[in-house]
Amino acid sequence: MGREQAYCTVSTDIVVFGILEDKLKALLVKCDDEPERDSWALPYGRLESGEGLEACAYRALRVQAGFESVYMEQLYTFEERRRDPGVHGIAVAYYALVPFDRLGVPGPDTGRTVGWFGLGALPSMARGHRKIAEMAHRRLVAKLGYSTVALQFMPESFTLSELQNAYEIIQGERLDKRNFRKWVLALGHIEKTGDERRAGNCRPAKLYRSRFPSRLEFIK
Amino acid sequence: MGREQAYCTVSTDIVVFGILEDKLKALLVKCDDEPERDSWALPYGRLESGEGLEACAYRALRVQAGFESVYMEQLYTFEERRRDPGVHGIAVAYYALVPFDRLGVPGPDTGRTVGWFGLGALPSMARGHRKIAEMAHRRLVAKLGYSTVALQFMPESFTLSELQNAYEIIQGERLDKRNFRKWVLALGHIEKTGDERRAGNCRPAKLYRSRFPSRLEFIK
DNA sequence: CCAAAAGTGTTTGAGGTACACCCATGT
DNA sequence: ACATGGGTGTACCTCAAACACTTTTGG
Repeated sequence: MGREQAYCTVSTDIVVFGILEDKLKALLVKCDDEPERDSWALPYGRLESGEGLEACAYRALRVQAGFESVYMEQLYTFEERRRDPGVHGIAVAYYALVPFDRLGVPGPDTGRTVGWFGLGALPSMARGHRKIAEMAHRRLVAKLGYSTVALQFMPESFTLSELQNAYEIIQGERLDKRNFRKWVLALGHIEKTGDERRAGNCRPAKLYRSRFPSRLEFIK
Repeated sequence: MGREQAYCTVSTDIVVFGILEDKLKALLVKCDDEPERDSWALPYGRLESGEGLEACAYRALRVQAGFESVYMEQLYTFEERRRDPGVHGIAVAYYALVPFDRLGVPGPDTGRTVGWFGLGALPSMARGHRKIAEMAHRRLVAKLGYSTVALQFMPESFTLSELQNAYEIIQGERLDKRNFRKWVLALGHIEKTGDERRAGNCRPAKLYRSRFPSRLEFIK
């Protein structure tokens, strides 16, 4: 105990957020090895030698969740108390945001059993992953208020209604259409593409794109 | 390369902020072992077996910087590329805020050579510590805007002028006295102690205390 | 009575909030 | 012609910003 330097295993845990069925959800995978077989967990990857932390996180995202090149950001670093005392585990948590046009139904094509769970309805999860998911959720909600995170849920081009919808779902309250548009356009982070999208029996919607894709801007 | 799981050494690096001589400064220590002997670095601690991450950070703060029970928060986790490829180092960075009444001059009483450096005037530092200090600085400035961090620089009781001074120094601009007072009092995070402090040839200042000491509140 | 910091109100402008109707399209 | 979501303007209110003088103390 104490004195001698600890050697640790390091893993990255990813909270993958997506907007499905008008709900904010996180993607979980079924554990496939003991001792937690068949319980749900966040997608994760063990850090391999020579590998960078972020590379490890992106690998986990790709291999276990089936997503590539989506926005990802480091969340927090936790320690995992292991059965074997003296061998520490360090878990660096990230969260990732998947644009809604890339959420395949019934799910991404990995070899794993995956499921999307609403943030009010998370199942019990291995290794304290639930509190990680909840922390990521709080962070996401907070960031809505002072950054352009919400744009990361949008495809390359999107309508203002779709964007407003994302805001409403994430912060859980209805917004006034006119005020939302005035506000978001005044911010100057999005611009018209010039195209429109026809969808159903209604007037076509103008399309917008982010001016600074894959970059988070601070607002106000 | 790849495949086999990496074992890592873990350390915590602490960015200790203090307000001295009307400047925001960070405390650095002289490295006392090779190969970086005599270059400046952030206070840091190697994680020992059985030790928690935060405990490790507090130990580093106590042993190397000489401070205890100050506000500390995790900042970010970095990887340290080492000379020996295959042995990863993970550095979990924290930042700490020291109330101005506890900044002994000429410095805290540890066995180490320490120095306070203004954030515009950081020396070159070992192991990429400079970018860590700068990230901590950005985070601190950002948090001023949406939380009560500034209170962590205050002693148990303080005057409104002292608090205003901290804001001015951290965000580097003068504030209007009346507007500042209206704003900070309306937030409701501080309250009068009932006492005053006489200092020099001037009217005594009313003292205030934090309502939620050692807790960060979000504002607006 | 002078120096030094503490303390205190009012006016103005910007931006956020509330609110209801017409438009373009497909069926 | 009707159903569906897309799109637009105005009045009000709240809060942030600008701004100058009086008060209390010690020397």
